[in-house]
Amino acid sequence: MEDKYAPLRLRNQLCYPLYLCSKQITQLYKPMLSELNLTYTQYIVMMFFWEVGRSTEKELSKALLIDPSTLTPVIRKLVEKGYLKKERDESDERSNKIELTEEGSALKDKALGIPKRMCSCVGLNDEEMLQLGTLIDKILKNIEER
Amino acid sequence: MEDKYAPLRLRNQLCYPLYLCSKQITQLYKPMLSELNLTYTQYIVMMFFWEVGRSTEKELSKALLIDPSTLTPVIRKLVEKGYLKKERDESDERSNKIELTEEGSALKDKALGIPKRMCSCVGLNDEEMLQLGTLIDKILKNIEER
DNA sequence: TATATTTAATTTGTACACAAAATATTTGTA
DNA sequence: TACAAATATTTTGTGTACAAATTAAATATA
Repeated sequence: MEDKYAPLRLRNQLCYPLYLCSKQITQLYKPMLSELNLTYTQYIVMMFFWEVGRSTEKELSKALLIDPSTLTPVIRKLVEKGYLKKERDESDERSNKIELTEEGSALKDKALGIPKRMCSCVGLNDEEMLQLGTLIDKILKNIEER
Repeated sequence: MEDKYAPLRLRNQLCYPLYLCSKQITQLYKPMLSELNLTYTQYIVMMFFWEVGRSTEKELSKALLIDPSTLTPVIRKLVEKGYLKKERDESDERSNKIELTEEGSALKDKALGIPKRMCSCVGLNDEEMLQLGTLIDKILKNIEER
């Protein structure tokens, strides 16, 4: 006797575990990031600036796939914390130039240990990490191409 | 020449793709779920009730790992929409009995096509889905055991 | 060159998401 | 049986997250 509702069961779907996993990982970061006075989203934004140095909100939004209207208050917080500075672009007064402050730049060294600590919490070996990365990238690519 | 900052690069980490993937999938659900007048979180809650019929907020919170203070307004919305009903438990006046309404129950059939449509958007084959499920479960288990 | 269109950022509104505090009820204990 | 501790839920506060509307500036076009 088939159960036509089987596909609707939570344990038969991937979306929920995936969503849960992302939430739980964010929770794991909390104590580590509070040492740096950052939230998870703020940490993501800081990692972007540690890589590229300076940017506009538009570029940032495009790179991270975070909505501009989400970024505005995140950037404001990071400016208030003294990690970023923001000024009008003189050549195009619509956009802002955002860049690291001295303090924001220095934070990079304090963050250095976090990725490894996170990996050990997640508890996958190198091969599994690679496998997961491949699958996630595949999904992201498929979604992007729609 | 080694770059000691390499682990901090966004593309060298899994947490961000995972977070992105979860967000993008939620976005994919939006048009499908708006046909049912549900948000993603509301859909998760409805799936729980389609499986178990009735529950308390505490049980729901424990099963879905969503904070009770998040659930309170979600439940309220679903009651307002006429999909759930909520009443005091007479044997323990602290807790509520929450259950499907006729309408909420009927919604299950309308939702029946969603999992398959989602799978096709995500675009993984059966083996890849299985692999991903295994990896996610492993992470969730590792995090839980900490 | 005046005006329409586009663009970058912000604001407003709705909906999670969780921590911490508050409320109301029940259970454990002196 | 009073009173402390525990429990279920709700409220408050902060921080995402995105859609839609708004603002201000730049660009395109008649």
